Amino acid sequence: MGIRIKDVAKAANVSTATVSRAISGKPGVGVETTEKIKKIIAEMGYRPNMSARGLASQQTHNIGIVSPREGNTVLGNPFFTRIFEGISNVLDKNQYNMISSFTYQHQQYLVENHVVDGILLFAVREDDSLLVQLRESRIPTIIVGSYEEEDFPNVCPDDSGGIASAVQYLVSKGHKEIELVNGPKTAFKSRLCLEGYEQAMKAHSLDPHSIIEVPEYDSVASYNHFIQRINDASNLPTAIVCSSDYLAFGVMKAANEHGIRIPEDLSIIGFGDVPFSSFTNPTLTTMHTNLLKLGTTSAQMLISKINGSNLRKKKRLFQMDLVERQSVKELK
Amino acid sequence: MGIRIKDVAKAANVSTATVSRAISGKPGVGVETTEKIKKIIAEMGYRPNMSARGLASQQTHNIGIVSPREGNTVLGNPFFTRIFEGISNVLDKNQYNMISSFTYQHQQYLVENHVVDGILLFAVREDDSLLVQLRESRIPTIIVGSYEEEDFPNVCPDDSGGIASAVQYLVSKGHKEIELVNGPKTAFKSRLCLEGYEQAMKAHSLDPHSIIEVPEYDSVASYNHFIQRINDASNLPTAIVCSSDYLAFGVMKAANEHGIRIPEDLSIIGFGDVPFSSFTNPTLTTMHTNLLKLGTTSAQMLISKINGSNLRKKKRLFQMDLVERQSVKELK
DNA sequence: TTGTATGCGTTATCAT
DNA sequence: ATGATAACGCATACAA
Repeated sequence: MGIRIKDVAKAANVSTATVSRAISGKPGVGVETTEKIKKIIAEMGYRPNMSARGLASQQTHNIGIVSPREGNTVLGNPFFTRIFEGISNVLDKNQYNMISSFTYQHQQYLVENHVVDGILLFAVREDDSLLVQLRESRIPTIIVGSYEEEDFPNVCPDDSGGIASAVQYLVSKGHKEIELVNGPKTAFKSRLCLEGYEQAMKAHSLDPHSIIEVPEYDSVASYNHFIQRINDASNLPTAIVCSSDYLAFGVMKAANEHGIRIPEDLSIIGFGDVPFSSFTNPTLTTMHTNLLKLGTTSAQMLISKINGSNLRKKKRLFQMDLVERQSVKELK
Repeated sequence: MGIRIKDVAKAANVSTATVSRAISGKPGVGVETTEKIKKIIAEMGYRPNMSARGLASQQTHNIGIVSPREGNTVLGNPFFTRIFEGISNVLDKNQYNMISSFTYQHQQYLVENHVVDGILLFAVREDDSLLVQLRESRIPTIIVGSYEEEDFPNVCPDDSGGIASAVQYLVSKGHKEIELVNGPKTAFKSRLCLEGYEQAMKAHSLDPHSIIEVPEYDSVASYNHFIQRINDASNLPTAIVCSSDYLAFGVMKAANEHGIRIPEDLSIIGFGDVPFSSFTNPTLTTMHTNLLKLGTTSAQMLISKINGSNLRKKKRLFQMDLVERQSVKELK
């Protein structure tokens, strides 16, 4: 095929060992020699074969970015893609490739073959079979996003605290009837959000309102469920907390179509601060966290783990902060 | 380290060659033997080493998904991520990994090493240095998304035709003053959209209005530019065509803040049919194309090219269709 | 249908 | 500082 390290060595009148050392920057090779070799590499257009390198060094230099959820649930969601950005940055610095895996089929392939050095697992739910396979395997894994167990290191937003802050804010604006629009209970995130909601309500001596459980973190589903909510009962609350901006978008659309004005008739607060939140009408008040940092942190943790570190902190929680916009009205 | 093909062979009382054949499903292995081997593999938890396999077979089984744009420009954009879904599906079926590359640094690494068998190049612009590197390299490459040159196979939406259809639709609704909000001219897409706009206007004997060139395909930039447009001159057109839904979102927000009602005072039509288009207020009329199919097509083309096929069709154009929603009003 | 032996391109060990 | 050479784990051409 192409041109090998052997060819470079021959052209430079040195051994393959020297070339290898020069490339990897390992000590034990003269400055002059190094320069000569680099020059020849450029001239000949030599491109190291990563398979061979991987075989010899017993590393793949690949990190798996995997989510058992449907591709679009993750890929189409700025919440995750923003995290990916952070990950991408530290992976690059450490010479790792990012292998995306969003289908069941590929994930099986990943678990059944030596193709990655470690895995960053996203949007996992407790009934995901991949979770048990990963536990059995010896593949270093970090779970990114809401998680409750202690078996894997985990970095995630403080869902519970975030929702509590949202409720707290609503209360400070005079609201007492506060309802939660949540995702499916199978998601760790939903359970944590529910927890935060209930605790916060209790802390303010308020009765938890009915909770709407949308089967997916999706605007369309949320829209449908909220329309049903409007039709089923007329006693709407004065405010709604959503465990995701996407859920909020659906609620806003449903409300709008039924002549329910936001925030005049109904206050609403989102969760996640997706870019689009500033482009709804009215703009959406929501909870924000540093996703980029969350991404870099998780990647760094994984790399540490791959390198044998024992990760003193198994869990990293990212605080959520309020972003005040137009969707919440002060109750007189 | 782990357990190798040799160990499996020993346990099964066969040769490594037989095990190898059994795994890859190559002909020449008895049914019984195959079953025995598969069982032992499962029992022992043997995981083939992909580096070794790649080295021996001279393939990496990796496909690079690369874009010279900032990570979020691509990742945060449903337009691209929807395409990724399609790609992901056919890559899986063909046992390929998807390596994402959204930073300059990693792309250099990709070009300077044998790490992928082929590349799917996104959102490229003519001044991207990667383009010339790729031309010099022998890496099979397909360009996905708007492109004008003939040097690489290319699959993309029919930007020019799409914009023309949008203008045509506006005209059919009685509009004569139609303005284009476009992306930066450095993007192939913008140039094609401009082309479609000018042709369509001419075809209807209409004067091309002033064109707003937003320096990035971004809602915030679009918002800022349209506010300036409103302040600079008072003669707003009756309708606006945007070359991206995101651009449209910015325009809608700016209009809304200035008391310009959509569609009563100003009709607007987007481009791309991003999921969020159905959640704006009013919902956005826009141009749609089958992104999933676009993705599968490009992946299939790349695989064909990798396998030595000579791709009879160098260019694949995807038709764009109108999705009628609420942002365009009929002029009496 | 199955086994033997060699090569894939690098890294790493041990010399020098 | 540099060289010779043995792994690394698998696929495959050739034999049997």
